[in-house]
Amino acid sequence: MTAEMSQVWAGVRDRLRASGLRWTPQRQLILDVLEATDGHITGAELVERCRARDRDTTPSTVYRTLDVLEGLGYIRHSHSAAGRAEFHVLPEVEHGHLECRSCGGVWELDADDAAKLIDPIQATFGFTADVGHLTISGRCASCAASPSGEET
Amino acid sequence: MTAEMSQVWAGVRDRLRASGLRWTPQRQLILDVLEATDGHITGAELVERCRARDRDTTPSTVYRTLDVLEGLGYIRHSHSAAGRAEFHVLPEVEHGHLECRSCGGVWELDADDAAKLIDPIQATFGFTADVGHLTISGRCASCAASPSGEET
DNA sequence: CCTGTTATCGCAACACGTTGCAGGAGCACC
DNA sequence: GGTGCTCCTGCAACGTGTTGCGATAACAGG
Repeated sequence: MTAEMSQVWAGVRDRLRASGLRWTPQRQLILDVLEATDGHITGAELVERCRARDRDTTPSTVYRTLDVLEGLGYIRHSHSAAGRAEFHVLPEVEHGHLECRSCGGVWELDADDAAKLIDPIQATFGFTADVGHLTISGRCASCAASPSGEET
Repeated sequence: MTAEMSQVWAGVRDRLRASGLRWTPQRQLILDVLEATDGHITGAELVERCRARDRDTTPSTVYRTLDVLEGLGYIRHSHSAAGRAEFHVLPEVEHGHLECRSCGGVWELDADDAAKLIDPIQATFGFTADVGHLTISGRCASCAASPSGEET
């Protein structure tokens, strides 16, 4: 649709071919759907939206394409508090996620905030945390303030 | 078997009954198996070990019992880097986990280390992280030092 | 020990991914 | 526009959990 957004993905086809990989209608569809997201989507949602446009979409093709795109750096995935795969489109900066177990809200941790997290781990354990794959579960300020756990 | 360890679980039966819940052979078996672990076990492993002792064990019973035990505070669960459920038995202190994506090793983050992580988040976002549910993926010191990613 | 209540069990079906395989399609080269 | 290599697709089966439902069994009370 919007020419600007499409250009973001314009390089994908050539990058695939340059790697000896192929540009297929299925991959085009998946990219179209990813392009139309707000930057976050679960695997199941993505499959569902592709099927809405093409009934013949199969999950294995979608998930395998996601693997390829992640290998090229176009997307990243992490796991929600419930353990489900969540894909992050075009992560301009590596960022982690905070997920509230009461209201289900999600906040992004930018690079600066993330550094505050991973630096102590690096210093203590020599362990380099993979921020892009990180989802921290807990309770947000609003939910913590309300006694029952109901919020939003 | 060992009397000391069994005593750790001795209260479970009474706690269940006090809550209007029931003590069944299936739950006893699951507790026996949990007791024999080193404190960490995945859902699939637990089902498998129960089936090794009783072929009639069904997954739904195991997972539902795990929910009950978690509600009583006897176990906690988090998700591995691959998104699989991992159960932590009798967490005397809340602790998080570091998981190396190269060698698969897991390290525990004790309460002090965890505090270094969650305090900045609390201060910045008012978000109370759930340390017991946290697994951070990344690369350990040994694997980071080896160029290829092979280690251990 | 009997009885009634109801938590729990086992089954079957579903949800979310992953993997092996054989045939079809993309692409580079001529 | 052919040709051939091989990546990719779609299918089917599997792995890991989760959920609805009818039947069973635990347990409190008489």
